[in-house]
Amino acid sequence: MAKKRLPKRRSACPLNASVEMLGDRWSLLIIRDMMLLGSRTFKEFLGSYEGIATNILADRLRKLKVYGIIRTEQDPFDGRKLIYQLTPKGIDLAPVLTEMVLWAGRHEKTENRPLIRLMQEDKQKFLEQIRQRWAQPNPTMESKRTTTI
Amino acid sequence: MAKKRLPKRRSACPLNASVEMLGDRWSLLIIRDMMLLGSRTFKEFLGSYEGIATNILADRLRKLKVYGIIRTEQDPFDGRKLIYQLTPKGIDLAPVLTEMVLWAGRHEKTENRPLIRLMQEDKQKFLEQIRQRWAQPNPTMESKRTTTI
DNA sequence: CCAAGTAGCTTGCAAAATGCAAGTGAAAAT
DNA sequence: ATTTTCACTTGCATTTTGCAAGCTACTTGG
Repeated sequence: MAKKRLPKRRSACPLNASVEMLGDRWSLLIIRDMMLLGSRTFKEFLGSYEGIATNILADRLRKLKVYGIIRTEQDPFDGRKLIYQLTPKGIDLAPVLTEMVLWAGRHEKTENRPLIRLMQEDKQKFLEQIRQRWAQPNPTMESKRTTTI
Repeated sequence: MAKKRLPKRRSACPLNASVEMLGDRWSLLIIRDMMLLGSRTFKEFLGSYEGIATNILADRLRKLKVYGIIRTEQDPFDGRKLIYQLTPKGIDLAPVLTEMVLWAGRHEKTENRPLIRLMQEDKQKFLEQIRQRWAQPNPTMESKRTTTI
C-alpha cells in the first residue's frame, strides 16, 4: 500500500491548514474519543455513539497518521491489535476541542454538562490533566471517567 | 423556498454539535473572513483566496443563518446587496478560531506569522478587539488590517 | 429612460466523498 | 481444529462538492 501523499493546500492561511486536516464530520470526534475516553483501538472507535462506518474510520485514521496527529504501534500481547495514540501534535489539539465544547455548551442544547462545567471552571487545570495523562508513552486511562462524553 | 429544517443530531455531545455545524471545509473560513477581514457581502466572500464556488457559498451562508451564527439585512444604499453579519453566537466563535490558528501555527508551515504572533502574545487582547469591533450593530472595519490573513 | 453592468443567487451535470453491507486474512480463543 | 475476534477492504448506492452557465432584480452611465 502506497503511503498517502499530502495534497497541496488551497492556501497558506493557518486556519485553512487546520480546516483541511480537521474539517470534516469525524476527525475531531476520533480525537475526542482518544483524549477523553482513552479509546485506542479500531474497535473502540467503532463503539462510539455517533456510529462511524468502518471504511470511513480506516480512512480518517490513515489521514490523521499522515498528518502526524496520531501514531500506531502493535499491541505486544495481541498480534491482531493496533494501538492508536496521540502524538504531541495531537495532544496539542486539546485547547481546540475545549473551545468547541465550550462554544456548543454556551449556545446549544447539549448533554454532558459535567464536562462543560469542568472545562469552564478551570480550563487550565483541565488541559493540564489531558497533557499529564498523555505524557507517558502508554497513557493509562484509569482515572479517565471523571466525566463521560 | 421552504425554510431549511435542522436535521436531527447524531448525538447530544457538545463537540458533536460543533462538528455538525462547523465541520466542513468552508464554514470556518467564511467566519474567518467576517471576523478578520470584515467581509460582509456574497461577493467579498467569493473573493477570498481559497476560491469557494457560488453554490457552496450560498448553501453555507444559508446553513450558518439557520444555526444562528450569522444574520442578514438589506443594504440601505443598494437594493441588490445583502449584508451578512455575525450574531453574538458567531462572534463567540473567536476563541475556537484562535486556537485553531495557534495550533496550525505551532505545527504546520503556514504564512501570516504576524496574526499568529498577535494571538500568541496576547490572546485576551486579541479576543477583546474582535468583540469590540463587532459590538456595534454595523461593525466598522477601518482598523481591520492590523494584520492580513 | 434605456442599455449595460453588477449582486446574489440557482441549475445542470460530472466527479468525489460518504454510508452501508458484506467480505477477507491473520491471530487468538475455545 | 473450529470458531471468534480484530482490523480492515471491496462493491455499490446515495449524497456532497465543484465547475460552468444561466437568471432575476437592481443600479449605473450615457
